[in-house]
Amino acid sequence: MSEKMTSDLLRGHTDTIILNLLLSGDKYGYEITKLIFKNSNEQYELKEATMYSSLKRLEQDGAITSYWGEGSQGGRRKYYHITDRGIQIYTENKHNWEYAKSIIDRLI
Amino acid sequence: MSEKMTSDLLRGHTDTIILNLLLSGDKYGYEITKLIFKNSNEQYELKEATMYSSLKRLEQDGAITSYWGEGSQGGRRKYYHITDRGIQIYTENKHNWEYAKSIIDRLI
DNA sequence: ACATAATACCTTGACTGTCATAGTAATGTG
DNA sequence: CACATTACTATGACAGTCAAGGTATTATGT
Repeated sequence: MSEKMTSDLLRGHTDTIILNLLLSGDKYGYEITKLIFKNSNEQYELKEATMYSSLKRLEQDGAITSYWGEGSQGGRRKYYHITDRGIQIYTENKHNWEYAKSIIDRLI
Repeated sequence: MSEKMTSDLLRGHTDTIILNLLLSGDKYGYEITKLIFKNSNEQYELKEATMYSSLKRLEQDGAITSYWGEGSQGGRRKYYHITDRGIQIYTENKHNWEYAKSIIDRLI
C-alpha cells in the first residue's frame, strides 16, 4: 500500500481528524502528527506541511485558537484549542463523512 | 447537505466510479453522468468537466479505450471501453478505498 | 416555420489541499 | 562538541475539481 494512495484518499479529512484529536484536550502541532501516526497503527503519516496548513485554515475559520506554551524540551510549543464553533464543524464533518461513505460504497 | 461538501469528500474516487460503471459494458460520456446521478439516488452529480478530465486521464493511462458511435439522437456519442489494465486498476482502487475507509473511521 | 429544450462533446482558467524542500532554533545524547 | 530530536514556518509545485463558456445535433411545443 503506497503512501501516495493513502494521501489522495484521505484528502479533505485532515481538518476533521485534527479537530477530533483536539476534542480530548489541547495539543501542540508536532504532537498531533505523532498521535495520528500512532492512532493509525503507523499506517498514515500526516505530513507536517499539510498539518500546519490545516491548522492555519482552522484558526482562520475560528474552529481553533492557539497559544504559546513553554518549550520544556526541544523547540517551543504552540498549543491548539478547539472552540465551540470547532466542535460544531467537527460534528458536521463527521456526519458528512458518513454520508459520503454511503455514496461511495454504492458507486464503487 | 451541500454540493460542495460531497465533491470534496468524493475527490479522488471519480476514476474508480467511472471504471466501475464500465465494468458492466461500454458507455458514452453523457450517459455516465446521468447513470451516476441516478445510481446515487440523485444525491451526487458528477460534473461534466470533472468527468471528461477523468476520462482523458484514464485513456492516457491505458485503463480505457474510446470509439465514436453513431449519434442516434442528440449529438454524436463517444463510447468508452474498459481494458484489462483498467480492470486491474479498478480492483486496486477498490481495495485501497476499503483500506482508507478503515483508517479514516479510526481517526475521525 | 421557428424558438426552445435536450442531447452530447470539449476547453480554459481558477481554486484548493497536499507535500517536497528548505530553513530556523532550542534541547537532549553520546 | 557534534549530532539527533524536537518544534515551528514559508515557498513553490502539482493534481483533481468545477464554473463558465463554447460547438453541434436532434426533439418538442406552438
